[in-house]
Amino acid sequence: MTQPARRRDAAATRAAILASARKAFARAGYDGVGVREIAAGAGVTAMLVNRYFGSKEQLFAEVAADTVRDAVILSPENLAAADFPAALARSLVEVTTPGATPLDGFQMMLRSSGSPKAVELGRDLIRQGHQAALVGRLEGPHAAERAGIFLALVAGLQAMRQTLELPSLAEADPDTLAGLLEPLIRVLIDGPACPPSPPR
Amino acid sequence: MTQPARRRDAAATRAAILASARKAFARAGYDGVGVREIAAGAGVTAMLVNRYFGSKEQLFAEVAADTVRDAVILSPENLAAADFPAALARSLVEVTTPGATPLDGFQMMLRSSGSPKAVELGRDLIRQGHQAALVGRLEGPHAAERAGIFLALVAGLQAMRQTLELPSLAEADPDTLAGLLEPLIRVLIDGPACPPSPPR
DNA sequence: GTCTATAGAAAGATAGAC
DNA sequence: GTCTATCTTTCTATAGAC
Repeated sequence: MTQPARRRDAAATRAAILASARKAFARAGYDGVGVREIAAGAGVTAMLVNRYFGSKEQLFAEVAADTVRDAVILSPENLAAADFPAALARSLVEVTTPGATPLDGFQMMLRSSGSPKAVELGRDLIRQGHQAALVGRLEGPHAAERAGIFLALVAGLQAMRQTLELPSLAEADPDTLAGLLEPLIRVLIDGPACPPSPPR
Repeated sequence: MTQPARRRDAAATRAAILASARKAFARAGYDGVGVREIAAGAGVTAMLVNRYFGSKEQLFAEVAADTVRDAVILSPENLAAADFPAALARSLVEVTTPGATPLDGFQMMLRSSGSPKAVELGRDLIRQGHQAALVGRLEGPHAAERAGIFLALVAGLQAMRQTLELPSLAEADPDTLAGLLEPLIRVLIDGPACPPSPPR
């Protein structure tokens, strides 16, 4: 008779470690959290983390890859929206709300930007993930640069609203922010021409 | 007869430590660099760092305050420029060039964003320094929010061009980037109205 | 004013029992 | 499959000599 497979479930343990690591890395960055702490958050010991993932670095890589897989701003819904810039502005404000967690991938990378290993990993993931998705949706010249600027805007808002919690942005009215961001994003997506929609 | 005051110059040693720390923190963030390394960069031992600054944390605070004092984007010249948005766009591209160091204050804060102490310090410095300077130059409603969004754009471009070195932005043509950023910044500074310059 | 030497804590990773 | 216990390294900070 083997174990009841409740306290000894490899898949569940692995998932618990991943979830705990994602939360911890997003909160404190790669250097700011120890393997012991991640393990405690998953209800296991530090040794199991290394047993399942080999090292802290490999664990970080696996978590980072997971976060890129589920995009929240450049989601399929938003990419197919009729008014693309408006959808982006709305999502951007929503997911960078202080205390919100859907954009924990960016949060994790920002807070880990002091670690060369984390940076190198993040560069490849963002380029092949988010940037490629956005470039495919853009028309006109300099698509790669414009996509990069949009990603910079996402990272910057994340940094100022959630990481640094600059009061003017962190405590701002969401509708006001979206209203200010929408024309910016529209220029970036559709080009700097005069808005073609209003009758005049 | 006292010492020739060459190998034993308190002010020079202090300045050397500050310079070394600024360089090191900007490169690797608060957690990514040790006191030993900073000391070695200044040609002294780790002990002197703590003797002069009390702790690594206080040293970081002093360096951070220094970086805010010399603003490079929101400089007096740019704040007085005839075409303010264009001046901002040009400066923004220039100081976020990969390898450039003038914006090392932002770089330092970004790379240290995993450390709660560094974040708290940076929030106050940026609000009382950069944001206050920009708000004083803005007209119209929501000045604080618009200033915050501009700072987010600065932080995001810094993050993507210098910290993460995303190829589409890091290797982009400076004039192209400035040309893409200028209309964005113009909307942010002057409002979303139709550009008044073209004859029709 | 600056050094060598070290204390004391915490990190990542591993050995071996059950 | 999971644990306790430990190895090794690295860190900040301090004590005391010169």
